[in-house]
Amino acid sequence: MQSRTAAARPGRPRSAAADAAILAATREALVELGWSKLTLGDVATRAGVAKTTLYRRWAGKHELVVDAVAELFDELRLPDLGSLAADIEGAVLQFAAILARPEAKSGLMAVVAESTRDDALRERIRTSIVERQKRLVLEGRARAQDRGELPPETDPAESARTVDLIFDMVAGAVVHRTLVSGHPADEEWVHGFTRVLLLGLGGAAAESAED
Amino acid sequence: MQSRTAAARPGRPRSAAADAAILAATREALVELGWSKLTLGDVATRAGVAKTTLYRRWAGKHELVVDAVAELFDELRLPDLGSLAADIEGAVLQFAAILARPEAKSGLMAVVAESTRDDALRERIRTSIVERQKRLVLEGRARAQDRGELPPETDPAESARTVDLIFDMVAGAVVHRTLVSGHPADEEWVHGFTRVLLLGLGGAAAESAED
Amino acid sequence: MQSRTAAARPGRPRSAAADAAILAATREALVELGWSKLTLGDVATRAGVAKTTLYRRWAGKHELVVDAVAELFDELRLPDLGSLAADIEGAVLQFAAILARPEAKSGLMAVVAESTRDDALRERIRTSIVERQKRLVLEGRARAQDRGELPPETDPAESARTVDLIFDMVAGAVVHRTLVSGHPADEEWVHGFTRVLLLGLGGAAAESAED
Amino acid sequence: MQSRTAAARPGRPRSAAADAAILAATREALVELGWSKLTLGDVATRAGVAKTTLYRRWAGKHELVVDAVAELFDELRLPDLGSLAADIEGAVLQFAAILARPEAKSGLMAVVAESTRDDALRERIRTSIVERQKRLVLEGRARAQDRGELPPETDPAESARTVDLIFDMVAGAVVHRTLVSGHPADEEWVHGFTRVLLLGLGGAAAESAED
DNA sequence: CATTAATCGAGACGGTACGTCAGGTCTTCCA
DNA sequence: TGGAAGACCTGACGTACCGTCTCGATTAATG
Repeated sequence: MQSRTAAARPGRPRSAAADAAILAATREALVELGWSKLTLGDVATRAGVAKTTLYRRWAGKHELVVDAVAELFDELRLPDLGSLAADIEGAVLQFAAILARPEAKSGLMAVVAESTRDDALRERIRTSIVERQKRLVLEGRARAQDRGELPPETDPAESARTVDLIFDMVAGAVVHRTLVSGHPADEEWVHGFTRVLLLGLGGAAAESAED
Repeated sequence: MQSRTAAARPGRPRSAAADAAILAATREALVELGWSKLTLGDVATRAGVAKTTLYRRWAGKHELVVDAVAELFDELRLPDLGSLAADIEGAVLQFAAILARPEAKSGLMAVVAESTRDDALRERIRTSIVERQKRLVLEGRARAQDRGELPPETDPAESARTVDLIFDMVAGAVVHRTLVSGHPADEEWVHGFTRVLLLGLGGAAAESAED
Repeated sequence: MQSRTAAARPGRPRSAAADAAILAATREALVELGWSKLTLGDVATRAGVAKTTLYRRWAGKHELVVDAVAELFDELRLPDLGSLAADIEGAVLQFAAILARPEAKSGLMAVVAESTRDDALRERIRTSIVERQKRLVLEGRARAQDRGELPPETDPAESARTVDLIFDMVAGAVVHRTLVSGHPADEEWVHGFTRVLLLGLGGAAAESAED
Repeated sequence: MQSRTAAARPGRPRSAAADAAILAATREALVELGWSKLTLGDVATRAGVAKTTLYRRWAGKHELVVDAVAELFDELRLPDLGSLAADIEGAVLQFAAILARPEAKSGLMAVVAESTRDDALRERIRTSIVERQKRLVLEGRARAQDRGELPPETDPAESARTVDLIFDMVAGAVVHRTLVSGHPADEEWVHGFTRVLLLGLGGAAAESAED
């Protein structure tokens, strides 16, 4: 996948290739420069594209970076390691690995920061990134139910709340560990974290069942 | 403990009032404009101070905002509500309330984003904000031990790891809930979250004790 | 003769109107503010142009003012008053009149001052202003020769030296009178000065001829 | 000649050494940096003096430089070379030599430029520099009259006008030659210039006498 | 000899302009 | 007709210097 593919064939419309080239260039620039020093002019140059073309497709820096970062998380896969705990650990480790990449953490946090004053942007982030990855939680739960590790759903509302909570806890803890505490979310930490999470969820489910 | 007291240095001393005015102006500007539209020139004007004064004391926008935001979290107090669970819920709610304020979330996330490429900045954030508030966790645990809710410490290293984990989970989850999921971290959510957290920690401690 | 014609270059061409507007604004600002209070930001505003446009075309305040002032001297015309002495008096009076204008004296002296440390600037001044007006001396001499007031040239090198000397004396004396002595270079003064100049040149020519 | 002597005023007297050090530092800075890059802070540092001290004695950059440059011209001496023409040539050469020094030309032209909008400054320049050196013209004329080269004065007003004209022509021509034309005012040029000047003045005097 | 009043150094301060840079828009020409 | 090239306006950047100010510390002449 080279950036020069389009250039090799002059005269052809490159509009399809441009999108991919721009997003790739954006990630490349994020790695090298970080969010704050990334400029759209530079991205355009890297992508071999005019600034005009870039503005024709994205409203601004934030939107562009959301799209560029969102693609990163699509490579997440729920591994099948035999048990719910192991599967979750594997997924969390993958998430941590992506978040350790400079283009992910720098870009993601910046758009989240901006989204605190821009509801449309926050919605875009939620849709393109967060909501999109909830598939992992659902998939994991279904598999655990198949295995008999978890009982089938009874209360759909309660279920949705739990999924949200899991997501907030997993994503939040890994982000905080990686970015703020400054320590890597390595196997040992993920193991400890997952144990607390599952024991907590299990205990809460048991208590609720007693009611 | 400074290397030289203010009186010992020649020349006109720095205005103490200016510092406070600048930090207050920074928070005010964060509320109104958010991080990305905040300009140091504007902050200087609001504080009734020259731009040069501002640059003489802070290296840039990021450092200034770290200090301005750090002060916000100093008002956190661990309430005494009779039980560990209640105390934690109270503290988490307070934390969520601060994080709901625009100057906190906009400023905090922006500096965290920038700190992904600036180790000195990340260290400053950790020291000024995170490390500084670990007092709450320590205070809460001590109180719970007094009440007999928790056993006394045995392994200091394990203890420190647990404090870090708690902090990553609490701060991370509240931040994610507030900023990314876009739902308020209200009493109901905090209650559910705290229950899972405590049950998880308790269970993990029990399992460890069995070893 | 440019390496590329304007039409051959890609991209939006530079606005021709902007150049004229900027130079006019520069002269206007020189009149109102003088050299030292003239700011490029203000010039840009007056010209209805962005500061960046100004910097794209001129390297700095000095270069801009050279160009703005140079245009002033293009309106000099050698009058035909019937005799060499009268023609010179007329031209010197015109020169004095231009130099009496605030934009001319303030700007010209400032760039001359700066040119003492900047050879490129001095060359620019010489080319754009001084050399350009030597046409007056040459034209005057030719006309006097036609009238029979002056003999035809014999030694080109000597001739060039004389032109330079005339220029140094005329320009120097008028500038000094106007700016340093603080008295106007009015008709009476110009008459006296021109008489001394012509008698001196005539005498020197006669002496040389005797050799 | 101050309104009060230093001894008469109570309190610590001003350091006499500071004045000299400041003026010397100013000339030094003019040589190295030129007018436009010269800063009062830098001058103060060079002189080993606080900025405050400098501002207590001079109103600003212009006044300071006028004084610093004025001292340079005090070293002019009218040589006694046996004839009026030779004496003048000698004096003009000395003047040209001083004006060739960077601190003289850079500083002098700058204050002249500024004086076009500041009458007080122009008066200060005239008094401190120009008027002060008219002694040379008067001295030279007196000596020539003693020698019998020139007749004694008859019309004082005409005499003063002639002195002014001489000054404008000499100073103006040397300045223009040195700074604008960019060629040195060397012996050959000075010889030619002086010849024209004296022949012109002599011829004009003869014509006037015929009236 | 203590007082007193102006000096001195140091350096923070409020301003103003600098020259640069990025964001986004526009105009032009070319394929 | 879309796209590259690049000029354009806007507005903030961080720096530099200006001239003023506030300090504590000197430094004579005066009382």
